[in-house]
Amino acid sequence: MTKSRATMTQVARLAGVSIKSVSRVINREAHISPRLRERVEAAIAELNYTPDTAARSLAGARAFVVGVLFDNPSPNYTMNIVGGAHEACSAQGYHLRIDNLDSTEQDRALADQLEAVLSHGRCDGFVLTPPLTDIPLVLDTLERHDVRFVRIAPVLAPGRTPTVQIDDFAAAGAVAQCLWGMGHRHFGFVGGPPSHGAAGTRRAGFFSRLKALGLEAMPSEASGDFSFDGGIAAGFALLRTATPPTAIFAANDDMAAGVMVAAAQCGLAVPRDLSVFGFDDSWVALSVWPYLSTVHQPIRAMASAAVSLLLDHPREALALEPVTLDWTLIERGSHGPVRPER
Amino acid sequence: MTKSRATMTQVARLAGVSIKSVSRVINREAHISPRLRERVEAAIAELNYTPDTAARSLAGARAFVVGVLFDNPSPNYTMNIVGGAHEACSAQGYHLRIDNLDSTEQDRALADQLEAVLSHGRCDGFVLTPPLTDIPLVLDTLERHDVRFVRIAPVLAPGRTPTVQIDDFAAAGAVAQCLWGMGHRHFGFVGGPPSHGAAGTRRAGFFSRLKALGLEAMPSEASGDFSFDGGIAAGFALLRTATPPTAIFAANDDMAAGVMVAAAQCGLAVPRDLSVFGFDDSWVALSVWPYLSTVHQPIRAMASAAVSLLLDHPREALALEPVTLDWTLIERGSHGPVRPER
DNA sequence: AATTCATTTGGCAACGCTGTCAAACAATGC
DNA sequence: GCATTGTTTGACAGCGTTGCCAAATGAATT
Repeated sequence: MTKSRATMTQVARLAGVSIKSVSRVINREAHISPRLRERVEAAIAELNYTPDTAARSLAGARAFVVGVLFDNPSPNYTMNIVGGAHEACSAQGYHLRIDNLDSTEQDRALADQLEAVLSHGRCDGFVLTPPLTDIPLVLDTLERHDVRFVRIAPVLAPGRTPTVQIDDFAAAGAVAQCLWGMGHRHFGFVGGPPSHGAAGTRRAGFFSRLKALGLEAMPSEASGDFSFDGGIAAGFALLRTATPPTAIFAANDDMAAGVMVAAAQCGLAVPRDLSVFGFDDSWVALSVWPYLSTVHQPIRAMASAAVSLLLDHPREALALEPVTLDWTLIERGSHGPVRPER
Repeated sequence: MTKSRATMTQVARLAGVSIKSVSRVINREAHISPRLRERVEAAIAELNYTPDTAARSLAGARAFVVGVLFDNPSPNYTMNIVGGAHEACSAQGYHLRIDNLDSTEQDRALADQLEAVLSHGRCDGFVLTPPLTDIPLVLDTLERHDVRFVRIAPVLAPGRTPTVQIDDFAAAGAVAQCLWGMGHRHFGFVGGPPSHGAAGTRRAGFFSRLKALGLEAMPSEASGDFSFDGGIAAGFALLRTATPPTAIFAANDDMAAGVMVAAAQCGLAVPRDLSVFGFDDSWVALSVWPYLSTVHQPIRAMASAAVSLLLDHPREALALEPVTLDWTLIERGSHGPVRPER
């Protein structure tokens, strides 16, 4: 980028105003006459001027950097978060920083990792993704350093910090409803690791709705650790019983894909012999056959909203009321009506 | 990050030297006495000083930003690229910029997208990923703007720019060798879109080795567009013939996963009735059952190397000799010895 | 008409660092 | 011993922007 870029001084000269006024227009400050604004905007357009981030950051209080902190093994999830956050950032001329923490570390080590992140460079705020959102040590450390942050889909201490989420409880309820409506009465549930709180919420929503619908024998359960492998194992555990379920709901798509493998191994055809539902609508949902029925979580939009929350509000005015985005039930090929009892 | 960070002036005062000397130590400039360096480094450590990127960028020629340009539908691939590039960047205190182009656009529109990217902010260089690496317009535009860039796995005009790659030809040959050694004599190949040049190289390497091994009837072929869907369709095309192949090599993992679906639909068990090989060792390779045999491409390392190439060499000294990283044949469960002819 | 107050604009000193140039110092050759 | 060269250090002026304060302008009140 050798090509010399226009500077504020040049814009000011062309518009016949002071550079301070140009600055005001750019920052949308109050008390600018329409006439001045027009002149400046014309000059900006003519010179194709873009403010220099480095200079803005040096002179002002903002760093023009927001960070995403994650510790999520799924590249699909992470990529969507990064993509969404990046979109929101670059729309406002901010840089995105990515930091991978290892939450399985000891407390002490985790704290050190965080300190390292914080001392690495200035940052206007962070976006936290699960399971980091629910680790008290992380929240405490961030708050102690007086750092702004938004949590995505936290379970712990809702209302403690600004939050972006979906209604996992209701979404899981919708899955139960859908399956129930197709005649299923024998259910299985594959849960996630305890560290991932949302898995618990999804379980609660699923069970609660089934109960409300009048189900007596609660679903059999197996834990799958949110992984494909875990899903296979959980699938076997659920399927190799005297009265196997006719429908299995897994708390994420990877495990649901694993359940489908287990079903195939057991000689069960999906969806004829077994209905499978996932959660997330991640990449893997379209990499299995039949395509996985699942709950679409607008992950990109959530990350984007989290960044906007950080950027659009003055330092103190971060709303604590959670921003709740919509989920969608995606009915693809992995579920269907229950077969008549043989 | 309200906590006030140490500045160069403070370090200089503590070490009893001028700020310029501190600057010299930080930038590893020549002509610094060991004594001075030690004193400064001690002071830096004591104050936990980190140079301010914004100030460095404003004062100096570097922007401390490198960009990744991509247009790749696979989040796995992209995430690895971004991860690797980010790693290399943050190790040197650089920011990473991500820009998604749409290479299916008209030339004019593509050029506009590029111009927008270039005028968006200063940048010390770009990393290009396929298929952008092989679009002459992109290369021309970047060169015309006098922008440094490194291409990852290009096919077009090797040697024109700095490049990081693997030896696709040899890797595909190794797949052929492996399959041949297990007794296979009837092969199928699933190719990628013409825009993705590496698919062609993989095909050439596969065919060439088979020929060298003495195969007479060249493999049947089908095109799969690098997608799961395309792989399913190609799998059917290959399998539903009078003399179906006993081994299929797909130019990427997504298509290979699709081939496995087609095989299952045709009542063929993998690897008993059909051996399947993929390429990339992406996330999907471990999301199918049996796990996919494939060629591991060190994508993170490649991106990381690309950034290092950009950062470690002075403006003019980018080596044009391609950096070639190692691939690995990953033999998992989707291939095996051919069944005796029935 | 004079006074007060709010609105709109400008001047200028930072912000933390690097580039340029020059000064101080040490080593070498005659 | 003095000029010459090379090495090591420091002084200082920006880089492009924002924050603070003051000045100019206009409107409203007495």
